[in-house]
Amino acid sequence: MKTLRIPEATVMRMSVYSKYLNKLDQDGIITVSSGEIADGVGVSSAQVRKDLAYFGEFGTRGVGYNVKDLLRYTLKILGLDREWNLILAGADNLGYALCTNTEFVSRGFKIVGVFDDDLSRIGRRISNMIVQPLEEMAQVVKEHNVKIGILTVPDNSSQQVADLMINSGIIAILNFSAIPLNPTESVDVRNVDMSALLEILTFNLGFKAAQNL
Amino acid sequence: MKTLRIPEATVMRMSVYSKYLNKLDQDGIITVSSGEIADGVGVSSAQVRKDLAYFGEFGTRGVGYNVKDLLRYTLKILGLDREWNLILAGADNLGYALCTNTEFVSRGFKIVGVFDDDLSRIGRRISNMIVQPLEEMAQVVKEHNVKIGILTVPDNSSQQVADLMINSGIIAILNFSAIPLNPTESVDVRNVDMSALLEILTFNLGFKAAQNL
DNA sequence: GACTGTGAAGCCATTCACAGCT
DNA sequence: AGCTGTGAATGGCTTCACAGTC
Repeated sequence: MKTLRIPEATVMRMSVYSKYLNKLDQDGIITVSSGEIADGVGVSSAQVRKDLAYFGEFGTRGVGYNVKDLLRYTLKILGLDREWNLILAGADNLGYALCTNTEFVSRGFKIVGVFDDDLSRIGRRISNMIVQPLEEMAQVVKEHNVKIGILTVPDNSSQQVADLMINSGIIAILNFSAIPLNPTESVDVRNVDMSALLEILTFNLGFKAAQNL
Repeated sequence: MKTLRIPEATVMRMSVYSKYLNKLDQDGIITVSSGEIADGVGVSSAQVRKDLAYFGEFGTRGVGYNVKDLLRYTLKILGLDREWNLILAGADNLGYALCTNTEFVSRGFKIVGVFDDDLSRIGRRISNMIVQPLEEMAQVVKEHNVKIGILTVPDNSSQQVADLMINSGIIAILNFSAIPLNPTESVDVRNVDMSALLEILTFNLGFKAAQNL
């Protein structure tokens, strides 16, 4: 099997291509070129072809790519040719927002359990779920064969709840707390640091201002 | 002025270092080494030193860095030695969560206006603000000298509302919609694609599974 | 002895440019 | 003629390793 190491940036772009292809397909477009995809998502056409080339040959020279076929391939590659059950810990406003996020649903993600340790939140309804105490997590993970957890608890308890997830059987975590988790060999963690993203903007604004002197 | 091009990854890590230094400072730690910072945030010590070296010499050989001083420098570099006014468009659940995000406040970000075009949301209260119609945006931007906008509107109107922001005077946008915005020369856009992050996890899970065959 | 700051080396990702196919 | 697939070239980020300083 041709298993090179795939850049993470490539995987991220595959997700973007996939959504763009979905839009093209809904618009009834049959064929698309790497240049059109590139324009649609804001990268170079060489980048699109190189990214796709990691996974195989999907196009026809002189013609381009069949939208439906390439969409199917991208979904398959990303592991989205199935449904994924998720759990979420931290039923605050952000947790609530993620639970009601319709894009997750359209990509095949299904949140099957929401957990919190705050008594005022436990029992509250979020869409079609009831917030449960953390103690119930292990059982839900087992019952629904959950592999992925979303962590939106406050910074000071994030490591502790992450450990609980891992002990419950979770092997991939999307972490929204500002504290990077201690990495574990067998668990895949992605941090989403929203203030860091804002701070890239303020850094650039500061730089721009300095250069205008 | 020694203005090399600074890698975006470096700026992002500066934000992470900054928050870690803040924690150390609150814990009363006076001095810290690059190795300790590295362990604290999950990078290599050489990376920490290299990142800091883009901006100057802040440490003492044989000793390390003074926590308070380095914290102050990192904040200054990131442009956080002042308050930044923000506006947010899209008062749905995610918008609500971002408006009530306490970390933004602690980093000096202040949301001074929330906008939506949905009549059922206009007039609603979010923390100490009232959701306003999009038409009011330009005036609020001018009045509070806002440079940064957060975009949490549905995908199909994101470009349109982004254009409104830009016409109102916004020059940096944090975009949470799944559609990448058409890039404009003079506007700095960062996309936060949350499903793409989940899809990196499912991709890796798929790969792991394939390798266990 | 401990730790920073930094040139050099190594590695990874993107862009270029063109052969190959329709 | 148009577009893909890809080796080669380029560019950029990270790691190494050590001289310099306290």
